[in-house]
Amino acid sequence: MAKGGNDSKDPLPGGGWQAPWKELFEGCSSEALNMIARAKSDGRKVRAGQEIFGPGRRPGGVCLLDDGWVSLYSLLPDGRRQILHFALPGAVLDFGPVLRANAAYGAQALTDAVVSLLPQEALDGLSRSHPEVGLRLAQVMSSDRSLSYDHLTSVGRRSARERVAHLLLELFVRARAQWPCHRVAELNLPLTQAHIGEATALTGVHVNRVLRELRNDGIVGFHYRRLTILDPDRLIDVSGIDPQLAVGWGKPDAIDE
Amino acid sequence: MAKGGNDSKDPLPGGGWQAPWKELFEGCSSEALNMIARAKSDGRKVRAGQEIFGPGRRPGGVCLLDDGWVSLYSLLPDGRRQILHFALPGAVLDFGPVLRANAAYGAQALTDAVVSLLPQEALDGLSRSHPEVGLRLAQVMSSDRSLSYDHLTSVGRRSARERVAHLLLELFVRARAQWPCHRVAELNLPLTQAHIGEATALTGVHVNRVLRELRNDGIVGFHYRRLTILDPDRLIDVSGIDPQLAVGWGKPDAIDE
DNA sequence: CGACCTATTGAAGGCGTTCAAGTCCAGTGG
DNA sequence: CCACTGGACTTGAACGCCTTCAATAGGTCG
Repeated sequence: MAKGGNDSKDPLPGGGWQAPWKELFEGCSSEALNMIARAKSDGRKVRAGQEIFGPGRRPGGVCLLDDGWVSLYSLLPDGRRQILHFALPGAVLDFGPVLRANAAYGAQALTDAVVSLLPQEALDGLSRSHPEVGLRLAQVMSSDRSLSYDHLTSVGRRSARERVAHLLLELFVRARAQWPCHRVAELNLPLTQAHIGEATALTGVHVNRVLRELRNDGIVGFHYRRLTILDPDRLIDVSGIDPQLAVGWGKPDAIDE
Repeated sequence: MAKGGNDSKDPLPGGGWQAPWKELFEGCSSEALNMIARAKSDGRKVRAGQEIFGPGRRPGGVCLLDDGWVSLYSLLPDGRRQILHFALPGAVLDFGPVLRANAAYGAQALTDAVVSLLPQEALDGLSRSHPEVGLRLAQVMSSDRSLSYDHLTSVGRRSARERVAHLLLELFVRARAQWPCHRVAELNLPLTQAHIGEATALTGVHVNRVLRELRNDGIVGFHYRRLTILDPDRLIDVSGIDPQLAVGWGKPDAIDE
């Protein structure tokens, strides 16, 4: 298993590792899960930094992230780069059959990662015999859409300080939901400040300045890939999240217990 | 039928009007379409400017846009507003069952509009008897995700000039795909410059300046809700779209024939 | 004709960028 | 153990795109 967001990679003491794609298809019948297990390709191992698929090149089928961190990004002709999403295990990196192939994005591994492919035909057959699979995928895609809307709001309307705070909080909450064993307010993120800049549409230089401020203010620290939540309440405040909504977000009110 | 993006609202001379949600479920069996027609609520009429659902308030089920233009937007606690998407007839405004309710967005009618609701239970049953429906919805949600990624790239990395050009081109292409009867390089958009600003994360004032530039340069004009493509090739160029990708986008190379 | 929204244009200011030095840290090989 | 090396981080100063504030013109509908 690749180096994930936390230190002990094995939540289940018995060594049993819950395959992330089973969480993805949570709620589907065990028979369906078996069919998926048979239909999906064996995990392709990718080294940290490697490209999984390039902008424009679509793998044929549903591309699943089995392990590791991956960034989805888009590239403008002149080289400008925008990180669209930090994908965690269980994410759908690409959903093959696109209607009008408008946006073309690529996927790059941030850590050593494992990806697998569920071919188009397999998905069609699977969906016929187990209809809940298709609906579940629609839910997941809808959830991704919402998260993307959230990023768009951040990049469009929030200040640099708010953007960085918001991203760190989001990553913290998502990573903790993925690996719930750790309760401490610390986390290893496989990111550089430049990555944060590419995701928030800021320069690495400015991200650095903002991080210094946030650390000096005792809100959140990020030093050499280690994230530390110093003051959860003020972090939520700075992030510009409606406190009411923070609950649905998985408000980290118990992170330092 | 509400005032749409073009002047003659009735593409089919016989008066037959293809219900947009049938395009949404394109590829599904006619039996499935009949079931959908029965299950979905009668279209609720909404006046221009009215709110369809507010940020946070989710309608229970799949919310479909039957007619008119609608903007999806998010609202920050202090009132800052970001338009996330301009929805056209056939769009899924909201896909009820969300996993982790992260982003909360609202929907507001730009023109008089008609929306209907496909209740959760109906969707579950429908998906069981007609599995292609779930998969189709997953495709549509995935396509929405891609489009949102495209907007994120625009707001994050493109200059004001590029952003405005890109948005106008996108709206032109999407509207023309929706109402293919018109071949002229003109289109009525039910938008103000302030709307364009809220979508591109610019002030209305600056949008105005950019529009003047683009008009003076003979690239694209937008005056009192009427969009005119003056130079398609240079518009594509300014938009910062990879020309190769513009093809998949539905390159408007025949707009002035 | 008057009220109101939308569009237009100018001037000043700010947030983040760009450019350019540095410093810190981990890994490598002597 | 220590010098060497390269990537990531840090900090300062000047610049620029876009914002903000403010005032005017234009178009539409009662």
